[in-house]
Amino acid sequence: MSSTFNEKCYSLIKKIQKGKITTYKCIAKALGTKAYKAVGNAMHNNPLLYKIPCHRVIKSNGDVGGFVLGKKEKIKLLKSEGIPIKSNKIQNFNKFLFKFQKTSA
DNA sequence: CCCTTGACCAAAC
DNA sequence: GGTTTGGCCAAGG
Repeated sequence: MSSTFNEKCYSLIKKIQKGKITTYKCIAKALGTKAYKAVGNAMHNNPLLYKIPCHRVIKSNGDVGGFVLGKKEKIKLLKSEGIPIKSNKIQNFNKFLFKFQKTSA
């Protein structure tokens, strides 16, 4: 069970479809909190880098954010999925934002 | 249990 | 439009 806040973040991120992205803020909001920074921390603690598409998580201002393997690698992955990026910034990222399913209306 | 850290955010300059 | 400041929350030492 989600013992820690991090587990919740991973569960949500794992639901992100290919070609879609989200922001740290969106995740925090989906969890009903404002721990944007805590979400980022969870990513850094991400024990399943190859199972959790954390590279699909970006900042709210459109910046690619950070990545354990480096921003370059993150950008490459996103571009590989069809996300247009320029100068480390997502182009029209708002258009690719993934909507999380709410357990209840 | 107190203090520091962090893949952040929004506003101010 | 890029840089700096303060604020927010959770996890780790």
